[in-house]
Amino acid sequence: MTTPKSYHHGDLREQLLLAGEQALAELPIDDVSLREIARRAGVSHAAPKHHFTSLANLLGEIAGRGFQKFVASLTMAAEASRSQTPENRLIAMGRAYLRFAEINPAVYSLMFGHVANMSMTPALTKSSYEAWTQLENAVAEITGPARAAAGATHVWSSVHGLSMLKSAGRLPPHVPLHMVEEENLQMMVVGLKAL
Amino acid sequence: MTTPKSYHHGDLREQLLLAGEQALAELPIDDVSLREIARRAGVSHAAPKHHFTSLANLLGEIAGRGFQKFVASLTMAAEASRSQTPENRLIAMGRAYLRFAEINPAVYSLMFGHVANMSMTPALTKSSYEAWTQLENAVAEITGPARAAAGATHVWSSVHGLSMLKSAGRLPPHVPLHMVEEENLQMMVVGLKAL
DNA sequence: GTTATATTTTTACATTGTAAAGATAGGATG
DNA sequence: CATCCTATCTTTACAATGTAAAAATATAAC
Repeated sequence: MTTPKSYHHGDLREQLLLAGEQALAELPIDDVSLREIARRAGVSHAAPKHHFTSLANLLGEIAGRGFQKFVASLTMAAEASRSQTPENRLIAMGRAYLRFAEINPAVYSLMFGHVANMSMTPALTKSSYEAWTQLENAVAEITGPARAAAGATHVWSSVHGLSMLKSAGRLPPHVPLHMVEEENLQMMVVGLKAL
Repeated sequence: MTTPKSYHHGDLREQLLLAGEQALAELPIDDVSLREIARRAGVSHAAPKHHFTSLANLLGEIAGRGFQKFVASLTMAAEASRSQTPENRLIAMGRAYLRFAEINPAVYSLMFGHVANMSMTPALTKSSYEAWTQLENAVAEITGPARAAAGATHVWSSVHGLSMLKSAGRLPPHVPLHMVEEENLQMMVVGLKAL
């Protein structure tokens, strides 16, 4: 039996994922190399090859883990606002979304494919689909199931677009970000209800 | 006088920009290297150094040119719908926006900073600002000038987010893209009018 | 204890960005 | 027209990367 743990290093696979997440949080994305991650994990630069087919594959796995944490954040926000209206619950989830993107910019941009050198691993596809389903369900409470797909696309586009414009610095400096965020969430819900 | 043209090569700077745009359109972003661009322009790999401080700088200039074409596309759409209501004009611009992103995916993702290795050149800052102003003006016709900034953020977020989710493949396959686009533009305007 | 195998290291190579030194050609100056 | 000057381009060089293959090593099974 091949128990994948506690061979030479313990569980290098997990350590590499952690080192990669740490590197992403600390360094500009260009400096996040396979060799840098191996260095942080204290192994030779070729060691990752046995656990990840390539740097793109490793980053893809990290993106998948990012989606899991992302879904957990939104679930928490939804549960905390369980007693409120579906509209306000959706807004609470929107705030959680924006906060996640703000706190984890590197992993976030990995998750949404804005890093070229990244593979769609099965785990990434799966957790990304879970995030979509979660959103679609929250939207369905407002629009009904038939229009949930279009509604979820609207909601996700709006919130994701705002996140991206913020993080890319494409909004002029005179735009009051905090206030605009709340206004955007309001407009998003108004549009959704008109669907 | 240093006329920057017709030295050895003619105007290498322009040729490099063209070669870079061509490479971006044809190759995956990782393969768009300084050396590849130099190869396409038929010069040595170090020749670009005299015209661009780095690959990031060259890509930044290309992004700036992208914004110029982008503004031109939206201007065309606005002029073609001059006789319509401001709402419909905004929707026409939204369609032009989505089409631009669809036709020029590589330059588009450069423009919005989703490529790490890219500098904010002065030309990029300037043309990006022009795009914002154009949008803000179109929005001001609906919301009035006081709320134009918040409104423009809403509109841009919505359309940009949809573009990104589409190009990143983060929308599930069962979402009918073409119909959803139109519905999204409608919801976007409804939300905007509620601001 | 021996052997087989999964894991890691060593070694190697092509490619990249960038810097510095050398070659070259166009324009200016006499 | 001859000469120098300087912007432009090429050659050469170096460190870093991703990836592959060969060599070494530690664990598990027997």
